[in-house]
Amino acid sequence: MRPTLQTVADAVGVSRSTVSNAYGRPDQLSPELREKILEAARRIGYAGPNPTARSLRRGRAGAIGVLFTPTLSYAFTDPYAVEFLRGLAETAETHRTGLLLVPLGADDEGALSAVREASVDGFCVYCVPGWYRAMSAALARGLPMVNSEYQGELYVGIDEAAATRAVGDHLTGLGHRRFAVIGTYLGTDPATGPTTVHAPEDLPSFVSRERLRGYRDAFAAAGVPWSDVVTVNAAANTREDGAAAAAYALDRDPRPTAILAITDVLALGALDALGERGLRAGADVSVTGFDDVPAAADAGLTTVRQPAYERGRIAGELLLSPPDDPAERRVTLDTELMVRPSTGPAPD
Amino acid sequence: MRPTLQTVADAVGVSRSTVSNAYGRPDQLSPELREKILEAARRIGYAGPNPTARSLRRGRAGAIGVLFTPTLSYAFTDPYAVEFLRGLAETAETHRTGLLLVPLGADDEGALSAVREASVDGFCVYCVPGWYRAMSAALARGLPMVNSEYQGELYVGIDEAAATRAVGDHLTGLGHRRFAVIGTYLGTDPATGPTTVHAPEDLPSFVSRERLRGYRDAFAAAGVPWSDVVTVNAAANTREDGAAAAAYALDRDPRPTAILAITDVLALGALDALGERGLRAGADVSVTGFDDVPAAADAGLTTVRQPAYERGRIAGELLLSPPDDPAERRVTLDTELMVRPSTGPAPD
DNA sequence: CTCCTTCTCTTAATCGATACAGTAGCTCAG
DNA sequence: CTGAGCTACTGTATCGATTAAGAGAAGGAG
Repeated sequence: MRPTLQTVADAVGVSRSTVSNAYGRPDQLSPELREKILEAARRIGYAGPNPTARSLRRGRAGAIGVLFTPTLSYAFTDPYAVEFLRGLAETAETHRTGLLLVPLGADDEGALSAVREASVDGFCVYCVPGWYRAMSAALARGLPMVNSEYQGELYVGIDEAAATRAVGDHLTGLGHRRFAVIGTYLGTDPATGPTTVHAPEDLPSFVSRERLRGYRDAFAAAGVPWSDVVTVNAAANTREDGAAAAAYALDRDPRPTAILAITDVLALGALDALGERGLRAGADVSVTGFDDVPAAADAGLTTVRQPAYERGRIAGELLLSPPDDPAERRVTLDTELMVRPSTGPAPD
Repeated sequence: MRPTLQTVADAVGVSRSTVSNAYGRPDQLSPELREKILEAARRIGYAGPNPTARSLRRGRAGAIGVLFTPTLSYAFTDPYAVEFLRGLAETAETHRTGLLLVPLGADDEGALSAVREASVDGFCVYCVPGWYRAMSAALARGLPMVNSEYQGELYVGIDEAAATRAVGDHLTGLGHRRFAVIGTYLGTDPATGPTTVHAPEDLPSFVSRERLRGYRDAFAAAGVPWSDVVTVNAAANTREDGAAAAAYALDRDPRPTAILAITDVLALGALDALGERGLRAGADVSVTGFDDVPAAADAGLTTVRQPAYERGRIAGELLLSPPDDPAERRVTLDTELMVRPSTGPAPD
């Protein structure tokens, strides 16, 4: 039987409230009595007010829930995700707020209950597709929520389509006309392989939709119809799946002269696939990514830098101290095209 | 005013308990009534039982607290820490348990209250020095706790001293006799610079103490007294501080022929310092690290591989489904010396 | 000497749910 | 016709705290 406020109160011979005050409002009782109470608590082994009970009474949990990619453990393999989380943690820490990583897990039902059982004051969502039932459950909680993929009351993100438009323009400017796009959530079948995306607008995933829109517009401006573009789905955002997806594109005839991956991780996989075939990135085939993770610079990958840390930091800020002005509650951050050796003039 | 069980109960005309059962124990009421209740809840905008109240009543929080390095946001810059967290997240997810990252923050008082306010069923501690007041506070909570740096009831770790002993033996075997050791928490002054460690045993930090013990024993076996060894403290476990600490060692006369860093991050910094001076790692000066982060392999750094992911995974397992046999509650994992080009025969 | 403060502590209501004992109504064996 | 057994709920205590309001004693002003 764990000691409670009452246990301590009985031991000292005071009321429960006085003990409560000894912890939370030292000015409400004499210093001597307070010391006596704390001393008794120490002796009994009472570690202070039960946080759950306190949360219930106070009406705040002191934590924000993080919905972090479909599988929590995956998130930690993604350097971009980790940077985002670092920014979020930074803000949380200065606001003395915890971060509850919600175990969405593999199955739908589990994710639903995990979201409903989370004792939090708000949610920060990162890379969870909007059609997940867990997302509706989170929304239903009626708590403040920042989702960089959904334009809610609070929002921090980038202009995805404009960023990929710049990538596309860069490549068409180099003379490229045969393109392959690789990404996740591009098809109904969640396996790695060629798929047909009739129109980017129809894609259910916000990020995939917007990024492909940008590519499409750039291609169109150079006279390349979307139907000429090869699209390959990657089962997951991993280097291996990126390599496998790129392989499908590279083994086509005629071979695309440029591979546009919607993330750096996939693009790094594409570079692996080039290497296996003895192709030179930037000469035989150009490759682009998105995110600008640290490894991208080392690999000489042309990509879009988006401020991951900043995005996480601002997400936290929006949740923990939302600006009064509604306009400031929707933040769009700048991106930058980083041109590196993985892109070059189209061959021939 | 948020709706509660009572609100829904009143709307349907049943008792509060029945509504509670509709959510938590569907077998306790007729399917028709249940549907009616859930429908009413939807209409009213009731998102399900309040998680905090449920936690209080049930006596479990459904989350474990993670005390993660003195500053939370720092943890995410350390690849080893992230791997550890990934393992922990993996276990947590399969057990349908959340992970509460506790905001220790910068100041002592804040860390204390953060630990006391965490609604959790246990703690997992990673790289928080044992003398922090927050650590005693966590211990005082009387919850299950895994700390890889403190030999408690539950423990998962490695034989730190044996691992560094192997590093030392490797270097003495290569003929090295003039050593510099760089690490954190080596001195009373938390600044980067030379410090004197009379005996490793006296160091307050568990990890620093054990690792230096291993080095010391290896040196002793080769006839090098500890007092001949240069020790340099690094203010923090960063590449920059590693470079700065290594600089102190390299600029001494006579120059040490080997620099032993107690983490890879510091060792990578040491390599930077070598480069700045035009010295060749493995030829002019040998450098060793500890952890085997991914960048270590790329840099050709000789180091000790310790299973970060596995360590996190087992920590979670110990907390969430502790073995019945007390002996199995203390796990020691194997380490492996990874010899790479950063170490070579002593010059002359 | 009375009234008003001030200080210190207590009383009681409340946060939102869960769990267990209890009860009404019904079926059915003996 | 009685009572055991079941279904489908209800009533109430409880989880462990916080907080506003109140109460008693001490001290100071008039």
